[in-house]
Amino acid sequence: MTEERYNPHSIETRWQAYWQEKNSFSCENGRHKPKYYVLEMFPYPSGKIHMGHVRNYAIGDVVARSKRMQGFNVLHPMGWDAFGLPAENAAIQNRTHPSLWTYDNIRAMRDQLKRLGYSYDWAREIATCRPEYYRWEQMFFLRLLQKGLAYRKKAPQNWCPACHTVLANEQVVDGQCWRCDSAVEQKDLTQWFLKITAYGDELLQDLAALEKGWPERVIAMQRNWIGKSFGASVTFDLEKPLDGVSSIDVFTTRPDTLFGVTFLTLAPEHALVEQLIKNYAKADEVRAFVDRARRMDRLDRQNETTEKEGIFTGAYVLHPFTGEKIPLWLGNFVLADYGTGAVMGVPAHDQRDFAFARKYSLPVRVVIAPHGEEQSSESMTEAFSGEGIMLSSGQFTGLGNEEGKKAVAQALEKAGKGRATTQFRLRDWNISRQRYWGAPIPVVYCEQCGVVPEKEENLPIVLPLDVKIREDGRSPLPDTPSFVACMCPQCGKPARRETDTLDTFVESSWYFARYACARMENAPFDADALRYWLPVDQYIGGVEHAILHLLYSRFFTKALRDLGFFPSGLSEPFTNLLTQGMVLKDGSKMSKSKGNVVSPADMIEKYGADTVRLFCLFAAPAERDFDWSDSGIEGASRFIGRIWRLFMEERHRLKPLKACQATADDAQTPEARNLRRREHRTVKKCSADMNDRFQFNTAIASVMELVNAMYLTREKLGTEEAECRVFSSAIATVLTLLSPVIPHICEELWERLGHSSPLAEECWPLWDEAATTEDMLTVALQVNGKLRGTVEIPQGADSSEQEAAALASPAVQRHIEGHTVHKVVVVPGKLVNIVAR
RNA sequence: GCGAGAGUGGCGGAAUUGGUAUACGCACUGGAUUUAGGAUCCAGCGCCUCUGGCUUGGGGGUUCAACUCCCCCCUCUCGCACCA
Repeated sequence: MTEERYNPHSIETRWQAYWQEKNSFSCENGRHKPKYYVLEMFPYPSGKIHMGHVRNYAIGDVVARSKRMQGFNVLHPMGWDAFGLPAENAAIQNRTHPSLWTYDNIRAMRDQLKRLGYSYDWAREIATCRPEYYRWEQMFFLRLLQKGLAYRKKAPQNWCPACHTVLANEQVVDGQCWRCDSAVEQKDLTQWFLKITAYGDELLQDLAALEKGWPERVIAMQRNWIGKSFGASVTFDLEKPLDGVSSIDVFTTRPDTLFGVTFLTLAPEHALVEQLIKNYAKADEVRAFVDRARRMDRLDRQNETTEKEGIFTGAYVLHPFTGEKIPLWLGNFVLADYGTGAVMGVPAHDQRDFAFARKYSLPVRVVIAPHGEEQSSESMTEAFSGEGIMLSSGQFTGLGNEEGKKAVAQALEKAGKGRATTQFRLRDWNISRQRYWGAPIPVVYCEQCGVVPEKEENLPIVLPLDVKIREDGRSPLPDTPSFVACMCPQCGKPARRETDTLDTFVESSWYFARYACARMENAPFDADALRYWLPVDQYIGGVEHAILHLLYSRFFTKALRDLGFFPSGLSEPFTNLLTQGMVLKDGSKMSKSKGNVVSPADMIEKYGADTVRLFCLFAAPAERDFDWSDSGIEGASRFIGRIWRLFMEERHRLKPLKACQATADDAQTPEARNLRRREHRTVKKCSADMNDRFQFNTAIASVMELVNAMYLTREKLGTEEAECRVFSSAIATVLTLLSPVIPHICEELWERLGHSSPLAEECWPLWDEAATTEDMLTVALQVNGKLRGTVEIPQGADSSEQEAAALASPAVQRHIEGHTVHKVVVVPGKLVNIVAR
């Protein structure tokens, strides 16, 4: 007998065409069903889908499809994070235009996504490089500017020489550019910033609300990044006041050690340095020191092992309580942009200060004693930073140091010399980029009016496409007169347009909201659509965005809420976050240079999309990394073949039943009863794993077990109508449960089973608890905790019957012979443990 | 150093509330079918000194019972790290 062979390509293209034609996955804003918004991080249109995308989107698609079957109105959109540097580099290399390159890539990648059968609502597709998208971002910028949440300042910035642009702090990884790994330099530049620090407290506090839905480590990383510290600011008066400046403020987390201060250290970049040293005999030496520190590589300078170096400025400050003269130093380890750029030096209780003091022979003064034992400042070999009792601290002597922190802060405040305060590690977000392929920042520079925001009615400020791409990689915008030359929106005279563009992370900070009303023309959002769809119920993506994108999006959500664009109760964009693991090959990340790239297109060609999806989901739990295995995907392919053959070989007895439609009456014979029981058990297990726990690997394994059982049962099962119904119902269950994972073959076989409406529109099956119970239960028998055998007891036997059956078992008898039974533990239906000595 | 996660067969991994450790898959072995097969179906498959004993990184503890709970230690992965 020749069976029709499984041909994934014809099946898959057929159903993909069907979905497209019927608009199967478009969704309406509305309230007739509970909503569910599942979103995967949108890709950068590099031109090719890689295995990481396939896995990410396969996970999202299973969630989307299974939630639809569970009766939710599911929003599952896709789009393109389309601005960014690679387009410019590729344009230079391939002598094309970033715009052409980007749109070509989008077309190619959209085709590949469609070839994988993902259930997106393509009508909501967005591309961030389109003016219809970024015009709203320009509007947000203007509103943020109005509110003081966007501002311009000159400061040392992270500069990537290879990318010819600045980077935000979050985009510098180990002193290197996050994108190209070049060493980042420091450059003084005037740049646009978003005041993310204004939301520091809220960003930190609201992490608590995410604890249920986000991975702990992502929350920990964000908490770490925000880095709130509690302490005090302390004002030290200058011994000799400067023009208009009579004191220097420091921030400390240890106000309790204030009496141990023996020096103050300023960052070499501190604004007062030049004034302080003006009349100092060794001013030139200090200037040379400052020069050296500033030139030093950021990575080296921030390295903990780098030698701490400093130099005396010749100036002194006065202790706020004792009035003692304290020398003012500069130190290469002091950060200019944290706190006030000045720290108090307490060598006895801070390891850094200790090393510094020893190096430059500065005094060490012990003011905290660990539980009464005194330490001598001469013999100390390292700082003591633990808890203790304050000593030599004036009125505070004798206090516990925790208590002392509060007391000192209060006394400082009373004396007008400081107060309790907090500091954040988080810095404001530099959003200026000296690049072409991005959204223009909508401001102009006017000789008369200065920095002038564009008028909202002039938006969008369209990025000109007719520019000459420069070979050296620099932005062509400053050399494009038609763009630069403009009218001042305020006075109407000729002015110069800002040529920096927005960091592309700005686009991805709000795209999830735009999907709710992607085609809206006269406003960024439809308030009703946002209220209905947001927040995103399930967000899925790589953990590499734990800080960058996820922090920026959280910030934007709060800022847009306060600007009135987002619903007032909406503070967090993503309720649940799944960070999927990487797809590796031979133990390491796939990369062209290692030559270990597995191409999704090749795999689809060889096995079909269903097999590729199945393997990505079955190989490992979603959040874990997994190693691509050639024999692994063979196994996935084999399983799909097994379903196909089972169906084809048994089709003569298949009836158009739905999942779990065979009744208890249909299951008369022991084999039929058994198969129906396994069917219902599978539905129970698979539902929990796929829908509630997102454990797709075990969900799939449970269906594999059912398929294996069907292979073994089919010979024993007769051809009576009732038995055929039981078998058909089980087949329908297999197809229904797997349809979110391998939708094409399931739709195909569903149709061949005789159904006229698609499987995607079916409800998720419900199991009958009564059908899952066994007639006979296998009870484990233990003697002193060791397994000695099993015994079968009828379902519903009570504890004493179970105990009796256990004691009567020969296996148990053999082991308790000659011993006294002390205790019998009975776990009903599961186990009997006999304690005998 | 700080924070988070992980450690189970030859391999990827199961075990949801403390109750038969190793589900499912891969690899391997054998059988059936076949002209043949790298296709398919069936079976076997933790380790050992094998009528028994041992086994979830190591060591202790709680318990009738521990992969699971508690304490100590080891190893690996990721993130942060001169933030005063």
